[in-house]
Amino acid sequence: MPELPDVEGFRRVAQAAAGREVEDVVVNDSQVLRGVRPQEFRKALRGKEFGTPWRHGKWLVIPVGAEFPEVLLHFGMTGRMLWCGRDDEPHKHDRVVFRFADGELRYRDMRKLTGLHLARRQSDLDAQLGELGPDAMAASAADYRERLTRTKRGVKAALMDQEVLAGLGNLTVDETLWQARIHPARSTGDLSAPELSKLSRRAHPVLRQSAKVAHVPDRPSWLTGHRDEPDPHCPRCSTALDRTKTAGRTTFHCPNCQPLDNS
DNA sequence: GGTCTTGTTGCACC
DNA sequence: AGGTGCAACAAGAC
Repeated sequence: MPELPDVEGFRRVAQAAAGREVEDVVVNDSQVLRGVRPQEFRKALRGKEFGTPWRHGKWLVIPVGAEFPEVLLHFGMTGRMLWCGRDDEPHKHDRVVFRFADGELRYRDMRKLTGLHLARRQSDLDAQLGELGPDAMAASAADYRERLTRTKRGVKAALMDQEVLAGLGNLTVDETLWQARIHPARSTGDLSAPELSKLSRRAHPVLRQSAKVAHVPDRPSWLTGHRDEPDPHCPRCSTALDRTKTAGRTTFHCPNCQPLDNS
């Protein structure tokens, strides 16, 4: 589930805890804590005030106390963030719960593919986020052009690479490429200047409109609105969509609107 | 049993 | 060197 738009939603959820003091941290499953033991994690946070959360790509960062530590959260494929009442029914996949006087912030994740880090200092933050490219929603057209053309490979693989641009995922990439009418396997080295500028011009509204509703919407006029249908067709030209594997992920594209040859 | 999954990493292999 | 594809991680749904 979580790509940039989803994590943007989680940021807004975490905002509910900003300015509040953590009464306790309950670690129900220590597997999601990466590089820190439960008691250390708890001790570092208990009694401290949560700050204003911010997001870079698919990472959510919650500053705690004056400066550090910070809690770094990644949501893998199935993670979520919820603000709940203190008496709300616990869920079996609530792996970590931050308790406050008037509610609690829950990290809920079924698959535990990624998890939470504790950054005690700047170098810890850099170790997790330092290699990432600029945030895909904030990045300029020049950022897109320069970073995508740094290597020659399939454009979908490049867009999915978090070191190129941070935040794009399987759905937002498929949607962006379809809107830009570019085949996912086209080489970044062969893209024309107009095509490169079209990528950022299409990615931005896809991300912005998805972030508004905290997920990639099931919109009939979008490609992604049809990917779960039994016999999906292009909402632009009605051609049957191709379902392939690109960069290891299930990829949908329109063979008519997104030709592989010429450009 | 099998296959599939909106993410990331490490590794074998061009 | 710099690509690609795949398995692994884990816990489901179908």
